[in-house]
Amino acid sequence: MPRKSASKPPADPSDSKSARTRERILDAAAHVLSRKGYAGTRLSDVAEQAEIQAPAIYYYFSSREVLIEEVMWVGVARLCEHVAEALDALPADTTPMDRIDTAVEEHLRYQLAISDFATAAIRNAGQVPEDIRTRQLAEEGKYGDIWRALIQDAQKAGELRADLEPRVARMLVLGALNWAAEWWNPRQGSLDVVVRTAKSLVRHGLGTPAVQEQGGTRPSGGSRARRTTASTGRTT
Amino acid sequence: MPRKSASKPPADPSDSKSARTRERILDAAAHVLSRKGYAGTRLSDVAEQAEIQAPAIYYYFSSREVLIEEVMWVGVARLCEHVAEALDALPADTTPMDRIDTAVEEHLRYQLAISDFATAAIRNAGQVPEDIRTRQLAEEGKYGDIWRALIQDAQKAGELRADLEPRVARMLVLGALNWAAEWWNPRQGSLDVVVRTAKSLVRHGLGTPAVQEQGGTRPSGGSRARRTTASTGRTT
DNA sequence: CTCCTTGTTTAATCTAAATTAGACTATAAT
DNA sequence: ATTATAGTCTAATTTAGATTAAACAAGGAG
Repeated sequence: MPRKSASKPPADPSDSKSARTRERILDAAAHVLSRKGYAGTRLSDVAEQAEIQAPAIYYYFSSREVLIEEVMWVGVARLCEHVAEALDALPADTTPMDRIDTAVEEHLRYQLAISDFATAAIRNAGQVPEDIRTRQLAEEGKYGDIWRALIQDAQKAGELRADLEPRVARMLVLGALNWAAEWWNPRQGSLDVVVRTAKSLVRHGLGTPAVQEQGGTRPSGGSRARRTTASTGRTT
Repeated sequence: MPRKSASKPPADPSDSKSARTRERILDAAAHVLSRKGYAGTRLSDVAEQAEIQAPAIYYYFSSREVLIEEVMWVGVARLCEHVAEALDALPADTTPMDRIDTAVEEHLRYQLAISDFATAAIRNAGQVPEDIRTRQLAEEGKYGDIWRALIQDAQKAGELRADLEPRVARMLVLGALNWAAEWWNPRQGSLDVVVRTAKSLVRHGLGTPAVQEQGGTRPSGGSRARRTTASTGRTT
Protein backbone atom coordinates (compact mmCIF):
# COMPACT_ATOMS: atom_id res chain seq x y z
CA MET A 1 0.00 0.00 0.00
CA PRO A 2 1.02 3.58 -0.55
CA ARG A 3 3.14 4.38 2.48
CA LYS A 4 3.44 7.71 4.23
CA SER A 5 6.31 8.16 1.75
CA ALA A 6 8.78 9.84 4.04
CA SER A 7 10.86 11.17 1.18
CA LYS A 8 9.16 11.03 -2.16
CA PRO A 9 8.05 13.16 -5.13
CA PRO A 10 4.79 15.09 -4.72
CA ALA A 11 4.71 14.23 -1.04
CA ASP A 12 1.47 16.16 -0.89
CA PRO A 13 -2.00 15.32 0.44
CA SER A 14 -4.55 14.15 -2.05
CA ASP A 15 -2.98 14.48 -5.49
CA SER A 16 0.05 12.48 -6.65
CA LYS A 17 0.04 9.84 -9.32
CA SER A 18 -0.79 7.25 -6.73
CA ALA A 19 -3.89 9.02 -5.49
CA ARG A 20 -5.09 9.58 -9.01
CA THR A 21 -4.72 5.95 -9.98
CA ARG A 22 -6.61 4.93 -6.91
CA GLU A 23 -9.41 7.27 -7.89
CA ARG A 24 -9.39 5.89 -11.37
CA ILE A 25 -9.86 2.37 -10.03
CA LEU A 26 -12.63 3.49 -7.70
CA ASP A 27 -14.41 5.29 -10.52
CA ALA A 28 -14.03 2.30 -12.76
CA ALA A 29 -15.43 0.02 -10.09
CA ALA A 30 -18.40 2.33 -9.58
CA HIS A 31 -18.99 2.34 -13.30
CA VAL A 32 -18.94 -1.41 -13.64
CA LEU A 33 -20.80 -2.09 -10.41
CA SER A 34 -23.59 0.30 -11.29
CA ARG A 35 -24.23 -1.51 -14.55
CA LYS A 36 -23.28 -5.16 -14.09
CA GLY A 37 -24.31 -5.60 -10.49
CA TYR A 38 -22.39 -7.17 -7.65
CA ALA A 39 -22.26 -10.57 -9.23
CA GLY A 40 -21.29 -9.38 -12.64
CA THR A 41 -18.50 -7.13 -11.48
CA ARG A 42 -15.21 -8.77 -12.45
CA LEU A 43 -11.94 -7.28 -11.42
CA SER A 44 -10.76 -7.71 -14.96
CA ASP A 45 -13.56 -5.43 -16.16
CA VAL A 46 -12.71 -2.85 -13.55
CA ALA A 47 -9.07 -3.03 -14.54
CA GLU A 48 -9.88 -2.59 -18.19
CA GLN A 49 -12.06 0.43 -17.45
CA ALA A 50 -9.27 1.90 -15.33
CA GLU A 51 -6.68 1.11 -17.99
CA ILE A 52 -4.45 -1.02 -15.84
CA GLN A 53 -3.87 -4.72 -15.30
CA ALA A 54 -6.07 -6.50 -12.80
CA PRO A 55 -3.41 -7.31 -10.22
CA ALA A 56 -2.55 -3.63 -9.93
CA ILE A 57 -5.82 -3.19 -8.10
CA TYR A 58 -4.31 -5.08 -5.19
CA TYR A 59 -1.75 -2.40 -4.74
CA TYR A 60 -4.58 -0.13 -3.62
CA PHE A 61 -7.27 -2.44 -2.32
CA SER A 62 -6.74 -5.58 -0.36
CA SER A 63 -9.57 -7.48 -2.04
CA ARG A 64 -12.47 -7.31 -4.42
CA GLU A 65 -14.85 -7.04 -1.52
CA VAL A 66 -13.01 -4.15 0.05
CA LEU A 67 -13.04 -2.29 -3.25
CA ILE A 68 -16.74 -2.84 -3.76
CA GLU A 69 -17.53 -1.92 -0.21
CA GLU A 70 -15.71 1.36 -0.58
CA VAL A 71 -17.63 2.14 -3.74
CA MET A 72 -20.91 1.48 -2.02
CA TRP A 73 -19.93 3.49 1.01
CA VAL A 74 -18.85 6.43 -1.08
CA GLY A 75 -22.06 6.17 -3.05
CA VAL A 76 -24.37 6.65 -0.11
CA ALA A 77 -22.13 9.10 1.67
CA ARG A 78 -21.90 11.44 -1.30
CA LEU A 79 -25.57 11.23 -2.12
CA CYS A 80 -26.32 12.00 1.48
CA GLU A 81 -23.94 14.92 1.47
CA HIS A 82 -25.28 16.23 -1.82
CA VAL A 83 -28.89 16.24 -0.70
CA ALA A 84 -28.01 17.61 2.72
CA GLU A 85 -26.16 20.52 1.17
CA ALA A 86 -29.01 21.31 -1.17
CA LEU A 87 -31.38 21.36 1.77
CA ASP A 88 -29.08 23.55 3.81
CA ALA A 89 -28.90 26.01 0.97
CA LEU A 90 -32.63 26.59 1.08
CA PRO A 91 -33.94 29.75 2.71
CA ALA A 92 -34.72 29.26 6.35
CA ASP A 93 -38.43 29.77 5.87
CA THR A 94 -38.85 27.07 3.23
CA THR A 95 -41.94 24.98 3.69
CA PRO A 96 -41.44 21.33 4.69
CA MET A 97 -43.14 20.21 1.51
CA ASP A 98 -40.88 22.43 -0.56
CA ARG A 99 -37.91 20.91 1.17
CA ILE A 100 -39.15 17.47 0.20
CA ASP A 101 -39.45 18.72 -3.36
CA THR A 102 -35.84 19.72 -3.29
CA ALA A 103 -34.75 16.40 -1.87
CA VAL A 104 -36.65 14.56 -4.59
CA GLU A 105 -35.03 16.63 -7.30
CA GLU A 106 -31.51 16.41 -5.94
CA HIS A 107 -31.75 12.71 -5.27
CA LEU A 108 -32.86 12.01 -8.81
CA ARG A 109 -30.38 14.30 -10.47
CA TYR A 110 -27.47 13.08 -8.43
CA GLN A 111 -28.32 9.45 -8.90
CA LEU A 112 -29.22 9.54 -12.57
CA ALA A 113 -26.95 12.14 -14.03
CA ILE A 114 -24.03 12.68 -11.74
CA SER A 115 -22.80 9.69 -9.88
CA ASP A 116 -22.19 6.08 -10.77
CA PHE A 117 -21.38 5.64 -7.11
CA ALA A 118 -24.89 6.46 -5.99
CA THR A 119 -26.39 4.13 -8.56
CA ALA A 120 -23.96 1.41 -7.63
CA ALA A 121 -24.80 1.74 -3.96
CA ILE A 122 -28.53 1.79 -4.49
CA ARG A 123 -28.86 -0.96 -7.03
CA ASN A 124 -26.63 -3.35 -5.15
CA ALA A 125 -27.82 -2.70 -1.65
CA GLY A 126 -29.73 -5.96 -1.69
CA GLN A 127 -27.26 -8.07 -3.67
CA VAL A 128 -24.20 -7.64 -1.58
CA PRO A 129 -23.06 -10.30 0.93
CA GLU A 130 -24.13 -10.10 4.54
CA ASP A 131 -21.06 -8.50 6.05
CA ILE A 132 -20.86 -5.65 3.57
CA ARG A 133 -24.58 -5.15 3.82
CA THR A 134 -24.51 -4.83 7.55
CA ARG A 135 -21.93 -2.08 7.46
CA GLN A 136 -23.79 -0.38 4.61
CA LEU A 137 -26.91 -0.18 6.70
CA ALA A 138 -25.19 2.26 9.02
CA GLU A 139 -24.43 4.70 6.24
CA GLU A 140 -27.81 4.24 4.63
CA GLY A 141 -29.31 4.96 8.00
CA LYS A 142 -27.83 8.45 7.87
CA TYR A 143 -29.49 9.09 4.57
CA GLY A 144 -32.71 7.66 5.87
CA ASP A 145 -32.49 10.10 8.76
CA ILE A 146 -32.59 13.03 6.38
CA TRP A 147 -35.80 11.75 4.89
CA ARG A 148 -37.23 10.79 8.21
CA ALA A 149 -36.75 14.36 9.33
CA LEU A 150 -38.24 15.75 6.13
CA ILE A 151 -41.35 13.67 6.52
CA GLN A 152 -41.63 14.31 10.20
CA ASP A 153 -41.38 18.03 9.70
CA ALA A 154 -44.10 17.91 7.11
CA GLN A 155 -46.20 15.95 9.52
CA LYS A 156 -45.67 18.42 12.36
CA ALA A 157 -46.56 21.25 10.04
CA GLY A 158 -49.76 19.48 9.14
CA GLU A 159 -48.70 19.17 5.54
CA LEU A 160 -48.71 15.38 5.51
CA ARG A 161 -51.93 13.56 4.79
CA ALA A 162 -53.10 11.79 7.91
CA ASP A 163 -53.84 8.43 6.36
CA LEU A 164 -50.19 7.84 5.52
CA GLU A 165 -47.95 5.80 7.73
CA PRO A 166 -44.83 8.01 7.74
CA ARG A 167 -42.28 5.23 7.60
CA VAL A 168 -44.04 3.39 4.82
CA ALA A 169 -44.66 6.57 2.86
CA ARG A 170 -41.00 7.45 3.13
CA MET A 171 -39.87 4.08 1.85
CA LEU A 172 -42.34 4.11 -1.00
CA VAL A 173 -41.14 7.51 -2.13
CA LEU A 174 -37.51 6.48 -1.89
CA GLY A 175 -38.40 3.36 -3.80
CA ALA A 176 -39.91 5.34 -6.63
CA LEU A 177 -36.72 7.41 -6.82
CA ASN A 178 -34.29 4.54 -6.41
CA TRP A 179 -35.99 2.40 -8.98
CA ALA A 180 -35.55 5.13 -11.56
CA ALA A 181 -32.03 3.87 -12.11
CA GLU A 182 -33.53 0.62 -13.36
CA TRP A 183 -35.47 2.16 -16.19
CA TRP A 184 -34.35 5.66 -16.94
CA ASN A 185 -32.22 6.11 -19.95
CA PRO A 186 -31.02 9.53 -21.08
CA ARG A 187 -31.77 8.65 -24.68
CA GLN A 188 -35.48 8.13 -24.34
CA GLY A 189 -36.64 10.99 -22.16
CA SER A 190 -35.24 14.07 -20.54
CA LEU A 191 -34.22 14.06 -16.93
CA ASP A 192 -36.15 17.27 -16.45
CA VAL A 193 -39.39 15.50 -17.26
CA VAL A 194 -38.59 12.77 -14.78
CA VAL A 195 -37.80 15.29 -12.09
CA ARG A 196 -40.91 17.33 -12.76
CA THR A 197 -43.19 14.33 -12.73
CA ALA A 198 -41.59 12.89 -9.62
CA LYS A 199 -41.89 16.14 -7.73
CA SER A 200 -45.54 16.44 -8.59
CA LEU A 201 -46.25 12.82 -7.78
CA VAL A 202 -44.58 13.05 -4.41
CA ARG A 203 -46.01 16.41 -3.45
CA HIS A 204 -49.55 15.39 -4.23
CA GLY A 205 -49.01 11.88 -2.97
CA LEU A 206 -47.86 13.02 0.44
CA GLY A 207 -49.39 16.42 0.92
CA THR A 208 -52.69 17.70 2.15
CA PRO A 209 -54.63 19.40 -0.64
CA ALA A 210 -54.00 22.79 0.94
CA VAL A 211 -50.26 22.51 0.44
CA GLN A 212 -50.38 21.77 -3.23
CA GLU A 213 -49.92 25.15 -4.80
CA GLN A 214 -46.33 25.68 -5.82
CA GLY A 215 -44.34 27.15 -8.64
CA GLY A 216 -40.83 26.91 -10.07
CA THR A 217 -37.56 25.88 -8.53
CA ARG A 218 -37.43 28.76 -6.10
CA PRO A 219 -39.87 27.86 -3.38
CA SER A 220 -42.65 30.34 -2.78
CA GLY A 221 -41.54 32.27 0.28
CA GLY A 222 -43.73 33.21 3.19
CA SER A 223 -46.83 31.29 4.25
CA ARG A 224 -46.94 29.05 7.32
CA ALA A 225 -43.39 27.84 6.94
CA ARG A 226 -41.27 25.99 9.47
CA ARG A 227 -37.55 25.61 9.84
CA THR A 228 -36.30 22.56 11.65
CA THR A 229 -32.63 21.99 11.07
CA ALA A 230 -32.82 18.25 11.60
CA SER A 231 -35.26 16.62 13.94
CA THR A 232 -33.44 13.52 15.05
CA GLY A 233 -36.26 11.52 16.59
CA ARG A 234 -37.24 8.35 14.82
CA THR A 235 -40.61 8.81 13.24
CA THR A 236 -41.46 5.16 13.57
CA MET B 1 -35.14 -35.23 -19.36
CA PRO B 2 -38.52 -36.64 -18.49
CA ARG B 3 -39.73 -38.14 -21.73
CA LYS B 4 -43.28 -38.43 -22.90
CA SER B 5 -43.04 -41.71 -20.95
CA ALA B 6 -44.92 -43.91 -23.35
CA SER B 7 -45.51 -46.56 -20.77
CA LYS B 8 -44.89 -45.41 -17.23
CA PRO B 9 -46.53 -45.12 -13.81
CA PRO B 10 -48.83 -42.14 -13.32
CA ALA B 11 -48.68 -41.43 -17.03
CA ASP B 12 -50.85 -38.43 -16.25
CA PRO B 13 -50.54 -34.74 -17.11
CA SER B 14 -49.06 -32.52 -14.43
CA ASP B 15 -48.63 -34.65 -11.33
CA SER B 16 -46.20 -37.58 -11.10
CA LYS B 17 -43.13 -37.70 -8.93
CA SER B 18 -41.12 -36.16 -11.69
CA ALA B 19 -43.34 -33.15 -12.09
CA ARG B 20 -43.41 -32.62 -8.37
CA THR B 21 -39.65 -32.73 -8.04
CA ARG B 22 -39.30 -30.28 -10.88
CA GLU B 23 -41.69 -27.94 -9.08
CA ARG B 24 -39.74 -28.36 -5.90
CA ILE B 25 -36.56 -27.31 -7.65
CA LEU B 26 -38.25 -24.36 -9.28
CA ASP B 27 -39.71 -23.23 -5.97
CA ALA B 28 -36.36 -23.64 -4.28
CA ALA B 29 -34.68 -21.60 -6.99
CA ALA B 30 -37.27 -18.85 -6.64
CA HIS B 31 -36.72 -18.86 -2.90
CA VAL B 32 -32.96 -18.55 -3.14
CA LEU B 33 -32.98 -16.15 -6.07
CA SER B 34 -35.41 -13.79 -4.39
CA ARG B 35 -33.15 -13.50 -1.37
CA LYS B 36 -29.58 -13.96 -2.53
CA GLY B 37 -29.82 -12.34 -5.93
CA TYR B 38 -28.58 -13.60 -9.24
CA ALA B 39 -24.98 -13.62 -8.21
CA GLY B 40 -25.51 -15.24 -4.90
CA THR B 41 -27.67 -18.05 -6.16
CA ARG B 42 -25.63 -21.26 -6.04
CA LEU B 43 -27.03 -24.47 -7.36
CA SER B 44 -25.91 -26.12 -4.18
CA ASP B 45 -28.19 -23.80 -2.20
CA VAL B 46 -31.07 -24.50 -4.52
CA ALA B 47 -30.43 -28.22 -4.21
CA GLU B 48 -30.33 -28.04 -0.45
CA GLN B 49 -33.59 -26.11 -0.33
CA ALA B 50 -35.16 -28.67 -2.65
CA GLU B 51 -33.72 -31.54 -0.62
CA ILE B 52 -31.80 -33.15 -3.41
CA GLN B 53 -28.18 -33.22 -4.57
CA ALA B 54 -27.04 -30.50 -6.94
CA PRO B 55 -26.46 -32.66 -10.01
CA ALA B 56 -30.06 -33.84 -9.88
CA ILE B 57 -31.05 -30.39 -11.04
CA TYR B 58 -29.57 -31.19 -14.42
CA TYR B 59 -32.08 -33.93 -14.89
CA TYR B 60 -34.72 -31.21 -15.17
CA PHE B 61 -32.88 -28.12 -16.32
CA SER B 62 -30.08 -28.01 -18.78
CA SER B 63 -28.15 -25.30 -16.95
CA ARG B 64 -28.18 -22.85 -14.10
CA GLU B 65 -29.10 -20.08 -16.49
CA VAL B 66 -32.05 -21.95 -17.89
CA LEU B 67 -33.34 -22.63 -14.40
CA ILE B 68 -33.00 -19.02 -13.35
CA GLU B 69 -34.56 -17.79 -16.53
CA GLU B 70 -37.58 -19.97 -16.00
CA VAL B 71 -37.99 -18.66 -12.47
CA MET B 72 -37.87 -15.10 -13.69
CA TRP B 73 -40.28 -15.79 -16.50
CA VAL B 74 -42.75 -17.49 -14.21
CA GLY B 75 -42.40 -14.61 -11.79
CA VAL B 76 -43.55 -11.93 -14.18
CA ALA B 77 -46.09 -14.12 -15.92
CA ARG B 78 -47.87 -15.04 -12.72
CA LEU B 79 -47.81 -11.54 -11.33
CA CYS B 80 -49.23 -10.32 -14.59
CA GLU B 81 -51.92 -12.96 -14.53
CA HIS B 82 -52.75 -12.28 -10.89
CA VAL B 83 -53.22 -8.57 -11.37
CA ALA B 84 -55.09 -9.03 -14.64
CA GLU B 85 -57.55 -11.40 -13.00
CA ALA B 86 -58.14 -9.03 -10.12
CA LEU B 87 -58.86 -6.25 -12.57
CA ASP B 88 -61.19 -8.41 -14.61
CA ALA B 89 -63.11 -9.28 -11.49
CA LEU B 90 -63.99 -5.65 -10.88
CA PRO B 91 -67.47 -4.45 -11.75
CA ALA B 92 -67.66 -3.06 -15.24
CA ASP B 93 -68.34 0.45 -14.07
CA THR B 94 -65.29 0.73 -11.85
CA THR B 95 -63.54 4.06 -12.07
CA PRO B 96 -60.09 4.08 -13.69
CA MET B 97 -58.58 5.38 -10.49
CA ASP B 98 -60.24 2.61 -8.52
CA ARG B 99 -58.81 0.12 -10.94
CA ILE B 100 -55.38 1.53 -10.32
CA ASP B 101 -56.00 1.16 -6.61
CA THR B 102 -56.73 -2.48 -7.14
CA ALA B 103 -53.63 -3.00 -9.21
CA VAL B 104 -51.52 -1.37 -6.51
CA GLU B 105 -52.98 -3.59 -3.84
CA GLU B 106 -52.71 -6.83 -5.79
CA HIS B 107 -49.21 -6.11 -6.98
CA LEU B 108 -48.02 -5.49 -3.45
CA ARG B 109 -49.79 -8.42 -1.90
CA TYR B 110 -48.72 -10.83 -4.57
CA GLN B 111 -45.14 -9.70 -4.53
CA LEU B 112 -44.69 -9.40 -0.79
CA ALA B 113 -46.82 -12.13 0.65
CA ILE B 114 -47.52 -14.70 -1.98
CA SER B 115 -44.81 -15.32 -4.47
CA ASP B 116 -41.06 -15.70 -4.27
CA PHE B 117 -41.17 -15.87 -8.04
CA ALA B 118 -42.43 -12.33 -8.40
CA THR B 119 -39.84 -11.02 -5.98
CA ALA B 120 -37.13 -12.98 -7.72
CA ALA B 121 -38.12 -11.61 -11.10
CA ILE B 122 -38.37 -8.03 -9.93
CA ARG B 123 -35.27 -7.83 -7.82
CA ASN B 124 -33.07 -9.47 -10.39
CA ALA B 125 -34.37 -7.81 -13.50
CA GLY B 126 -31.30 -5.62 -13.60
CA GLN B 127 -28.71 -8.13 -12.42
CA VAL B 128 -29.23 -10.87 -14.91
CA PRO B 129 -26.94 -11.30 -17.95
CA GLU B 130 -27.81 -9.70 -21.26
CA ASP B 131 -29.40 -12.65 -23.01
CA ILE B 132 -31.78 -13.53 -20.20
CA ARG B 133 -32.61 -9.89 -19.74
CA THR B 134 -33.53 -9.41 -23.34
CA ARG B 135 -36.02 -12.23 -23.28
CA GLN B 136 -37.36 -11.05 -19.94
CA LEU B 137 -38.15 -7.68 -21.41
CA ALA B 138 -40.81 -9.25 -23.59
CA GLU B 139 -42.68 -10.69 -20.64
CA GLU B 140 -42.22 -7.56 -18.58
CA GLY B 141 -43.62 -5.65 -21.51
CA LYS B 142 -46.90 -7.48 -21.09
CA TYR B 143 -47.13 -6.43 -17.49
CA GLY B 144 -46.18 -2.91 -18.45
CA ASP B 145 -49.04 -2.93 -20.91
CA ILE B 146 -51.51 -3.49 -18.13
CA TRP B 147 -50.27 -0.44 -16.33
CA ARG B 148 -49.99 1.58 -19.48
CA ALA B 149 -53.65 0.91 -20.08
CA LEU B 150 -54.59 1.74 -16.51
CA ILE B 151 -52.86 5.07 -16.67
CA GLN B 152 -54.12 5.85 -20.11
CA ASP B 153 -57.68 5.14 -19.10
CA ALA B 154 -57.31 7.42 -16.12
CA GLN B 155 -55.97 10.06 -18.41
CA LYS B 156 -58.82 9.73 -20.90
CA ALA B 157 -61.29 9.97 -18.05
CA GLY B 158 -59.63 13.15 -16.92
CA GLU B 159 -58.64 11.58 -13.64
CA LEU B 160 -54.92 11.94 -14.20
CA ARG B 161 -53.27 15.18 -13.21
CA ALA B 162 -52.14 17.01 -16.34
CA ASP B 163 -48.63 17.84 -15.23
CA LEU B 164 -47.63 14.18 -15.11
CA GLU B 165 -45.82 12.53 -17.95
CA PRO B 166 -47.76 9.24 -18.14
CA ARG B 167 -44.83 6.99 -18.88
CA VAL B 168 -42.68 8.47 -16.14
CA ALA B 169 -45.51 8.46 -13.65
CA ARG B 170 -46.16 4.82 -14.39
CA MET B 171 -42.54 3.84 -13.86
CA LEU B 172 -42.28 5.84 -10.66
CA VAL B 173 -45.34 4.13 -9.25
CA LEU B 174 -44.10 0.71 -10.26
CA GLY B 175 -40.76 1.61 -8.72
CA ALA B 176 -42.36 2.45 -5.41
CA LEU B 177 -44.11 -0.91 -5.44
CA ASN B 178 -41.19 -2.96 -6.69
CA TRP B 179 -38.77 -1.45 -4.23
CA ALA B 180 -40.98 -2.56 -1.38
CA ALA B 181 -39.40 -5.99 -1.64
CA GLU B 182 -36.10 -4.39 -0.67
CA TRP B 183 -37.27 -3.07 2.66
CA TRP B 184 -40.51 -4.63 3.74
CA ASN B 185 -40.28 -7.23 6.39
CA PRO B 186 -43.36 -8.92 7.81
CA ARG B 187 -41.96 -8.67 11.31
CA GLN B 188 -41.80 -4.92 11.49
CA GLY B 189 -45.06 -3.74 10.05
CA SER B 190 -48.23 -5.17 8.68
CA LEU B 191 -48.76 -5.61 5.00
CA ASP B 192 -52.13 -3.96 5.35
CA VAL B 193 -50.52 -0.73 6.41
CA VAL B 194 -48.18 -0.85 3.45
CA VAL B 195 -51.06 -1.47 1.09
CA ARG B 196 -53.18 1.27 2.58
CA THR B 197 -50.40 3.82 2.47
CA ALA B 198 -49.39 2.88 -1.04
CA LYS B 199 -52.93 3.14 -2.34
CA SER B 200 -53.37 6.56 -0.83
CA LEU B 201 -49.99 7.76 -2.06
CA VAL B 202 -50.66 6.61 -5.59
CA ARG B 203 -54.23 7.82 -5.76
CA HIS B 204 -53.36 11.29 -4.56
CA GLY B 205 -50.08 11.31 -6.43
CA LEU B 206 -51.69 10.58 -9.76
CA GLY B 207 -55.22 11.82 -9.46
CA THR B 208 -56.93 15.12 -9.89
CA PRO B 209 -58.24 16.44 -6.57
CA ALA B 210 -61.81 15.72 -7.69
CA VAL B 211 -61.19 12.00 -7.88
CA GLN B 212 -59.84 11.66 -4.41
CA GLU B 213 -62.85 10.65 -2.42
CA GLN B 214 -62.95 6.91 -1.97
CA GLY B 215 -63.83 4.39 0.67
CA GLY B 216 -63.14 0.71 1.37
CA THR B 217 -62.19 -2.12 -0.94
CA ARG B 218 -65.48 -2.00 -2.82
CA PRO B 219 -65.14 0.90 -5.21
CA SER B 220 -67.79 3.57 -4.95
CA GLY B 221 -70.11 2.93 -7.85
CA GLY B 222 -71.53 5.49 -10.21
CA SER B 223 -69.86 8.83 -11.00
CA ARG B 224 -68.21 9.46 -14.34
CA ALA B 225 -66.77 5.98 -14.65
CA ARG B 226 -65.31 4.38 -17.76
CA ARG B 227 -64.75 0.78 -18.72
CA THR B 228 -61.98 0.06 -21.20
CA THR B 229 -61.06 -3.57 -21.27
CA ALA B 230 -57.50 -2.94 -22.33
CA SER B 231 -56.45 -0.04 -24.47
CA THR B 232 -53.44 -1.35 -26.31
CA GLY B 233 -51.96 1.86 -27.66
CA ARG B 234 -48.64 2.90 -26.28
CA THR B 235 -49.11 5.90 -24.09
CA THR B 236 -45.66 7.18 -24.89
C1' DC C 1 26.48 5.18 -11.49
C1' DT C 2 24.02 2.35 -8.14
C1' DC C 3 20.41 1.71 -4.94
C1' DC C 4 15.91 2.08 -2.97
C1' DT C 5 11.03 2.91 -3.23
C1' DT C 6 6.76 3.26 -5.67
C1' DG C 7 3.91 1.51 -9.09
C1' DT C 8 2.91 -1.89 -12.54
C1' DT C 9 3.30 -5.98 -15.26
C1' DT C 10 3.37 -10.95 -16.60
C1' DA C 11 3.19 -15.55 -15.18
C1' DA C 12 1.71 -18.60 -11.80
C1' DT C 13 -1.69 -20.42 -8.07
C1' DC C 14 -5.95 -21.55 -5.88
C1' DT C 15 -10.65 -22.22 -5.28
C1' DA C 16 -15.47 -22.22 -5.60
C1' DA C 17 -18.93 -23.67 -8.36
C1' DA C 18 -20.92 -25.35 -12.48
C1' DT C 19 -21.13 -29.19 -15.18
C1' DT C 20 -20.28 -34.28 -16.59
C1' DA C 21 -19.52 -39.26 -15.97
C1' DG C 22 -20.86 -43.18 -14.48
C1' DA C 23 -22.76 -45.95 -10.97
C1' DC C 24 -26.91 -47.16 -8.28
C1' DT C 25 -32.02 -47.82 -6.88
C1' DA C 26 -36.68 -48.48 -7.42
C1' DT C 27 -40.48 -49.75 -10.08
C1' DA C 28 -43.13 -51.86 -13.45
C1' DA C 29 -43.75 -54.15 -17.63
C1' DT C 30 -42.37 -58.51 -19.86
C1' DA D 1 -36.90 -63.40 -12.46
C1' DT D 2 -35.13 -60.10 -15.91
C1' DT D 3 -34.64 -56.01 -17.79
C1' DA D 4 -35.55 -51.26 -19.20
C1' DT D 5 -36.29 -46.67 -17.63
C1' DA D 6 -36.78 -42.78 -14.62
C1' DG D 7 -34.69 -40.53 -11.21
C1' DT D 8 -30.80 -39.74 -8.00
C1' DC D 9 -26.37 -40.02 -6.13
C1' DT D 10 -21.09 -39.87 -5.61
C1' DA D 11 -16.96 -38.91 -7.66
C1' DA D 12 -14.65 -36.59 -11.23
C1' DT D 13 -13.65 -32.74 -14.47
C1' DT D 14 -13.57 -27.96 -15.92
C1' DT D 15 -13.37 -23.30 -15.78
C1' DA D 16 -13.66 -18.60 -14.60
C1' DG D 17 -11.87 -15.49 -11.80
C1' DA D 18 -9.67 -13.86 -7.59
C1' DT D 19 -5.42 -13.71 -5.52
C1' DT D 20 -0.12 -14.20 -5.17
C1' DA D 21 4.66 -14.34 -6.72
C1' DA D 22 8.13 -12.47 -8.70
C1' DA D 23 10.09 -9.70 -12.04
C1' DC D 24 10.54 -4.95 -14.09
C1' DA D 25 10.40 0.32 -15.00
C1' DA D 26 11.03 5.08 -13.44
C1' DG D 27 12.89 8.47 -10.78
C1' DG D 28 15.09 10.65 -7.07
C1' DA D 29 19.00 10.22 -3.41
C1' DG D 30 23.34 9.10 -2.22
